[in-house]
Amino acid sequence: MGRAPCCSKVGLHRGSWTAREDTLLIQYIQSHGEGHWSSLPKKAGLLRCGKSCRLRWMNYLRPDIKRGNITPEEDDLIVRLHALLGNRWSLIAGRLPGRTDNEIKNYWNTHIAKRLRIQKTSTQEVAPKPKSKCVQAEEAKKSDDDQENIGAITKRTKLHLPKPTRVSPVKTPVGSFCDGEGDHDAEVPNYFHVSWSDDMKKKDDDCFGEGLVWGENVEDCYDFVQVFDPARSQNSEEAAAAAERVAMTWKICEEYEQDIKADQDHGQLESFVDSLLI
DNA sequence: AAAAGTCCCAACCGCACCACC
DNA sequence: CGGTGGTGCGGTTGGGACTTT
Repeated sequence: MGRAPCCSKVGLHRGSWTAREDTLLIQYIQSHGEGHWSSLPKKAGLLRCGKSCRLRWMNYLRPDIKRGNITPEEDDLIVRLHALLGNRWSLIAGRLPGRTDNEIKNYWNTHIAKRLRIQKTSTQEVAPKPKSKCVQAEEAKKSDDDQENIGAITKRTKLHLPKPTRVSPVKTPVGSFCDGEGDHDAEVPNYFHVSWSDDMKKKDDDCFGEGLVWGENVEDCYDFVQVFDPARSQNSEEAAAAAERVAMTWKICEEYEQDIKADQDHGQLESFVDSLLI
């Protein structure tokens, strides 16, 4: 079924990218922008398929990618968002500025999944580390979900949720979420053709200011609109559950934001103290 | 020092969805 | 309305790096 894999074309390079290939790709995208991946390799002088070029750019070469170790705060956020969203790595990545879905997926599979397996097999006698308010509330009513997620690690199930129609091909660059900056207007296209509920609209306005949307990815926004919009829900229970999940995700993101701010404040305090000591 | 085992992650693959004709 | 090409996503894998024996 389906067409042959694009990378099977004779003469195309596969495997690791060379520095020269990286340079060619970067130079081309810098001067022509992203998109049109299928024709990009030829125009850029690369013997790669478009898919490979896109992947290399998205996961490795983009200037806004944050490389390096996942911080404990990010780790915590990944775990909590995964409990809500499942293996929807692109959505989770959308909440972690500068991280790619591939990186988070790898991190989950190599670190967190292993850790959860160990936790699952070990006794629960070990005193748990202090948990945030949000986690406590979440765990109180989501123990069943946790079991499902642990199960999903060993039994890889493919999750295909229906996706709403895209209205804009433009995607915003990955940036900090909920940072209160007012200049997002210029970057954020008009994503929505559906209406927000009053609560969500208020939340949106509280966070970004009037007229700004929540989320850096089109799909991100759509997914949350979709699960929240009662008109799209099959029944009242589903709608209530969806609304509850959205609310929980908001709490998680807010806590994460507060953690970051606290760290920044702490850093500023430390630097201030250091300056006094010099 | 070297062979064997394990870990990690960049890259590939297959599939689904959308836009366009 | 169906076919086709483009794009994006999640699952999987190959091989280099690292650790253990």
